Amino acid sequence: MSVTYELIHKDKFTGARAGILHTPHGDFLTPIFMPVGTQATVKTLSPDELEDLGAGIILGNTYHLFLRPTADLIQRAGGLHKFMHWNKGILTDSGGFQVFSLSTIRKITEEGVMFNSHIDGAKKFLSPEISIQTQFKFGSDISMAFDECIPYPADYNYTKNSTARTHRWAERSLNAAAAGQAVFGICQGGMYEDLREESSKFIASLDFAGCAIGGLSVGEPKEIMYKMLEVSTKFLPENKARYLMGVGTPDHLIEGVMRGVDMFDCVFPTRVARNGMAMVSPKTSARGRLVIKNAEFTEDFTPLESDCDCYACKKNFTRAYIRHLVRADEIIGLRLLTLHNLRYLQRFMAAMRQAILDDRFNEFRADFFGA
RNA sequence: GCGGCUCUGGUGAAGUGGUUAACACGUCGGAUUGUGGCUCCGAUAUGCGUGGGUUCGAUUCCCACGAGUCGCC
Repeated sequence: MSVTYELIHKDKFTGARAGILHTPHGDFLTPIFMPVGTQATVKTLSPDELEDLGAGIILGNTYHLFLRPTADLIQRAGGLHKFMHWNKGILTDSGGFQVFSLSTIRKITEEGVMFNSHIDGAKKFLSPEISIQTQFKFGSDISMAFDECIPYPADYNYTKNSTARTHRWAERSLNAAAAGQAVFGICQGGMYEDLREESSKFIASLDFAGCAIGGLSVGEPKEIMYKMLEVSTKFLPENKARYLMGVGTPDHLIEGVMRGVDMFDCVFPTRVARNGMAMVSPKTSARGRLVIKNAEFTEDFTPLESDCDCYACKKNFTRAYIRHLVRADEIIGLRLLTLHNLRYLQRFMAAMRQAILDDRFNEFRADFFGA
């Protein structure tokens, strides 16, 4: 198997795990946060900047790249790594999520999903086989199985049927994989404990390189999400990486890690950066965020965070300056916030890992939540 | 000097003799979780150039004054 997980240490008092993910493009310390680079770029940043801030694996998107510039073109370019000039890890989402979130018109059948491109409306088709083959053409280090991300709320029968189909698609995804292609399976089950358990057990039983937990953080109350997360991780194998898809915010990352999750991805840090928000520690701001456009920063000539080593803070770009840039719609403002937010999460993940190694994850968590 | 026209929030502007003066931008807040640099949601004129008058009631009608603008001498 080209991608493997090595468990280094498990926190003595929680389910938190510190490990190493081995991939064709390097070994990466877990728990890890993967910045999202949907269209073969983490918006606003160059690969060098990404590497400098400590990113190890980034997430690319089958749906978007499949439509434009197409998998064949990327293959002719020499693969996604070469095409976008990124030599570290790339995990690609299967496209299942976007078929449901971006396309207004689609039809699900046992075979796959017929949908209209959000770019030009053209009729397109994605199936487990097509998705896996597409990800192979990209040369992704980790390919994701094709699944349906069930919306919230969803009734029991719909959830049960959809999850069962996702399971059949999981087997087909695995069967479609080329030799050496690492594929992660995805658990679903909606917000029903029995279906979550069943899905988790099923995905765990297949020969995937890792297991993902999907369908969470889709609008449900956090108590429900944490409960589902617990049920899902409980039945996943210890010797494979667990990946919680689409999460998240610092509080969710902590809760995920505590329940034994190793990998995360989320648009949050990069998207909110482009909307003028800086993620900061609760010590810097009780809310854990600075809405940099707010008037309170008009004449604030301090950096976003005094103890941050990101490019923006290290060079002492001030809050007042970044506020001005964002208000004036200047690109560098988005870039500085993106650099900061991603660096913030890198340091955050590293701090969690150290806490696990020291068997003091509970203290880390309590400290974060201000207990 | 004479004549015409116009004066509504930070800005551009709708509008009506009768409860809360459209809308847009800006400003001030908020949202954002397997990415549309997209977007969405709140708040924001106790007052309609100033002073009188008519009227049960005037931002709306009338008069005077002021300011701006155009034209003529």
